[in-house]
Amino acid sequence: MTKQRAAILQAMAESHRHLNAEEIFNKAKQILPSLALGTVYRNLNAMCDEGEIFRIPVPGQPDHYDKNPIKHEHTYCRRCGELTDMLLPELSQLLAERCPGYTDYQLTVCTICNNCKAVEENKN
Amino acid sequence: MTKQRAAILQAMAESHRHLNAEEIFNKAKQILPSLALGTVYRNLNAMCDEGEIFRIPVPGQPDHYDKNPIKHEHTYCRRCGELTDMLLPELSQLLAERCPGYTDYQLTVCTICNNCKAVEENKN
DNA sequence: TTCCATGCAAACAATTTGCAGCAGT
DNA sequence: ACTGCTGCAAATTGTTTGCATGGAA
Repeated sequence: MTKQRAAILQAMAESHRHLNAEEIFNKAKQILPSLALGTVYRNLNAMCDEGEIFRIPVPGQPDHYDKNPIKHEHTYCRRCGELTDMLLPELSQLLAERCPGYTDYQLTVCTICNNCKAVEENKN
Repeated sequence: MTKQRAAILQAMAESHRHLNAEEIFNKAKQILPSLALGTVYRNLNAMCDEGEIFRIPVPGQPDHYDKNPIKHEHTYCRRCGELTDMLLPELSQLLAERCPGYTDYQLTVCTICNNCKAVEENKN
């Protein structure tokens, strides 16, 4: 646990959103100005490997990272880009039955979030 | 439907695997030697938008493309990289209930495929 | 003093884009 | 003659890597 990694974790903890590598870098740099972007990537990768954090692949966008250590799913709003957590415990159960030998999965559900839906309806 | 797009579709159709953009380019170039890689990307994107083909995001790898017009899921072998189709109709049903407003989703299940598992057991 | 993680910058891979020219209508 | 799609090459974007340095044990 270097001070660089601590700064990265703090940056992630302080945000209520799921940040991507560059956003994490910008936040963590305020804590530790000497921090380099390459170090952020190296640490994020290491922590993903160790299972300490999760990578969230987002279609057409850079990966985002999640500090929540419990496996869960994500919803991605096509309009505003908001990423939100979602629990879908049925899925891993389903995969256990239907997909023997599976080690992991990555699910991203694309939606129009409630906010954006409301905006859309106001237009009409 | 330009001859470029026809060549791309033919290249995809002739392969039993799910190819990525560069693989499609190489195959289609044999059919239409003047073809450019940028054109392949442009057409693949256009066809994805139109729903004519599907994009398969693969963790840590370039996107692959699927000519199968029916929505389905994919299994990705961590060892050999093999991508195979899988039907999981329960999922869209589940999402319809649990995730109102969802428009689409992308699921890639990471596994060790039967082949690789067999190889592994032979080692022991 | 040893060693691993860092900072920095260059390299890389995948994909996108600007623009001039060509093809089809 | 328009128009849109193409080929080409350069530009972007996200991420990784090599290497010399630096800080902690």
